[in-house]
Amino acid sequence: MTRGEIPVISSVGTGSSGNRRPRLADVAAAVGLHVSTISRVLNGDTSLSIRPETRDRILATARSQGYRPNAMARGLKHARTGALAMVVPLLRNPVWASIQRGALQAAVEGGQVVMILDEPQDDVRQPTDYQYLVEESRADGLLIATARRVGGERPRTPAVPHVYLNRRGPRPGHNVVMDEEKAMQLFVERLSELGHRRLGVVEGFKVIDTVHRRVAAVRGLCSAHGMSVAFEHAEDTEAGGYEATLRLLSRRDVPTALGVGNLSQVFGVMKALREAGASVPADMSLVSFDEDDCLGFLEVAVTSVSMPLEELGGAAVRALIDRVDGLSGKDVLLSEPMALVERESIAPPRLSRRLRH
Amino acid sequence: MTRGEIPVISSVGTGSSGNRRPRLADVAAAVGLHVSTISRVLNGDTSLSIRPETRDRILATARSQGYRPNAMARGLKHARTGALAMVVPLLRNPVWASIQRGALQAAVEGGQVVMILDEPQDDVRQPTDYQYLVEESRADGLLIATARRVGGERPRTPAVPHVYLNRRGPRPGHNVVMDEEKAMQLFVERLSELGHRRLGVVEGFKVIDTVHRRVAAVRGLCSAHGMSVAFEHAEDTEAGGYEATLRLLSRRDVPTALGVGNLSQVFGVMKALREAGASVPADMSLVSFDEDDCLGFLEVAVTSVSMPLEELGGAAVRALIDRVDGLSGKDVLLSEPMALVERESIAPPRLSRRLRH
DNA sequence: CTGTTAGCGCATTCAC
DNA sequence: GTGAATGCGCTAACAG
Repeated sequence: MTRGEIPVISSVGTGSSGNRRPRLADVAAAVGLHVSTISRVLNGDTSLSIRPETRDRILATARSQGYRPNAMARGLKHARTGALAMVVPLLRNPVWASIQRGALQAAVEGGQVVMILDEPQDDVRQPTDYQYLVEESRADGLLIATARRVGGERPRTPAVPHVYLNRRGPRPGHNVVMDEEKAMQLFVERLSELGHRRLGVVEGFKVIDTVHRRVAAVRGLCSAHGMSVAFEHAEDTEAGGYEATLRLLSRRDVPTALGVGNLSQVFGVMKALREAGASVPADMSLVSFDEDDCLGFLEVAVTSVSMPLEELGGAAVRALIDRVDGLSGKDVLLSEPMALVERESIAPPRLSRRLRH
Repeated sequence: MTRGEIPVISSVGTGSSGNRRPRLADVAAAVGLHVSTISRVLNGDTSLSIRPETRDRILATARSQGYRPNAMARGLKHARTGALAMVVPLLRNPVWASIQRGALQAAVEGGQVVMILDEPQDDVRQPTDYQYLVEESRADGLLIATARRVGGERPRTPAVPHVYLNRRGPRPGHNVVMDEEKAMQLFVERLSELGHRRLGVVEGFKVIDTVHRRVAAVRGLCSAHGMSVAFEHAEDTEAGGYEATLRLLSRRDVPTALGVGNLSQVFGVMKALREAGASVPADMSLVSFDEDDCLGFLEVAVTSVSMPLEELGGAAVRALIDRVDGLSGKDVLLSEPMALVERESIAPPRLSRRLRH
């Protein structure tokens, strides 16, 4: 194995000579005090009484040497890494960017770093397959954001601190999710108001937890509002949305309004409608369950439900930090901020229009 | 501070009782041998002669105890963390998903983990602002993928192992980029073939390295092919693309074909063209420099240049691992695979069409 | 007010 | 064939 010796161009501020990173001992030697004193001063130990000038001298030389505490040594001592691992499905869907942003932000505030791992779509693993990261002391806990529930085997709870993010795991108290029910309510009630009676929903597969919850919510809401609803499940891709829409359009009772589970599918849905000669919103109203700026720039600007994505990421990190600290957590449900972003793609259905005129 | 004691539900395979993670010492105690022997066996030390049955006994008990080497302790010993830090602009642009995927894949193969950090768009930092991660021994090296070059101050090279990814840094030998020149060649030459003589390019701002290189390449190629070209720079957003297009359309010599720097801008460009009554490709040909599946599903399927994104991520990680190992690196230029994905959005310009008929 | 000591978990050099 | 000793860099309990 090669020596880890890197020829470092010593930059401004690196007072000490040599190319090794300064240790506590180097600072101690320079100041002429013991390592432990330096450690306590640098960590702001309040139970330590030290004369201000010494304190300042320590702080000054530490700074001038460019001293940085070694996270591994400190971690070894504390049995804490100061890092969290986040397992995400590396989808193209931009919602993950928002979730990651919220998570990273909260991590910084909690003094943690986040390492992100992707779960290849073609190799769905058990959440327990990632606990090695904690077992190897690479991370203190797991943020599990993989969308897909593994079918077949009974899901197992990781034996390490963890939080499920945007999906629910097998045990309560570990889940941070958004209020999909409320989101569906915004969708269904608005279309009900507009006079729609037959809804269609294009979604991913039911093994995905959010899909599961949305379907249940829409079903309940529709029956409460005297509406019928047809579901079509397909891949979270443009092609998936396209095919699902074709199936919906070939039904005897074609819906007058469509809800679409994610942004990629929206593109497929719109293509299918276009080809079928169904104009939006005259022949078909359309609502995306993913909000994205690009929706406002499409041929017909698409209405969407905006979800608290950054909040989700942030809340999950905070919940995980609590668990790592040994606190027993509660499930978190995020309802705010959530809104229907109304654009051009919804309108009363043809029939009720005619009746009005 | 709370104790790090987490009530662990001991799962199958965790032979040892108690809720602490097994150390080398635990395995040693169980087998009745010394820690150092266990260490050598587990690390496959070839210079060690040991009778196979003892070896097997060690391996078996280590497995049954669920032993995992502690990355911090090992790292402390080796002065290596086994982690790389990747700083990305957390843009919505899906190209980052591909780059991340390639990087994570290569990291796994190199026995490294990657932690991803985002650079907030509203707080552009120097690349040197991230070297604290290496200085604190949280990572062995830096993958710097921030798009924006900081204006004003002279850029400084981080004093730690690092690689610039999809942009060039101040020093040679640290850069892993894609062959933007070749990409531009695919664009310009195809349109030249089709008979276009006036190109327009909508791009991000020139402080972004890729933009800089693309502009230079297109300029050269156009003059070589006797074509004129107009550039418009704007934010990497839908609104940016929209406004840039309006400016291009208001010129006296409106281009007959447009190249667009990124996916978000494409949506804005298309909206502007739609509103101006310019049909694609009849009145205006269109090429995106970001490839994405959704382009094939738009009102007019958009032609694009497909770039080696995963390869970029992978190559960057490998280059960084080399640097961490003390090897002096070379700049890497990725040219393969690269292709023009032809869809419906390009055609001969109106004028040459008329001439043909 | 400051120094001493011990140990976190592991790998390695030397001794037996 | 195997064990003992040492130290990576840091913190914390205990002395003085």
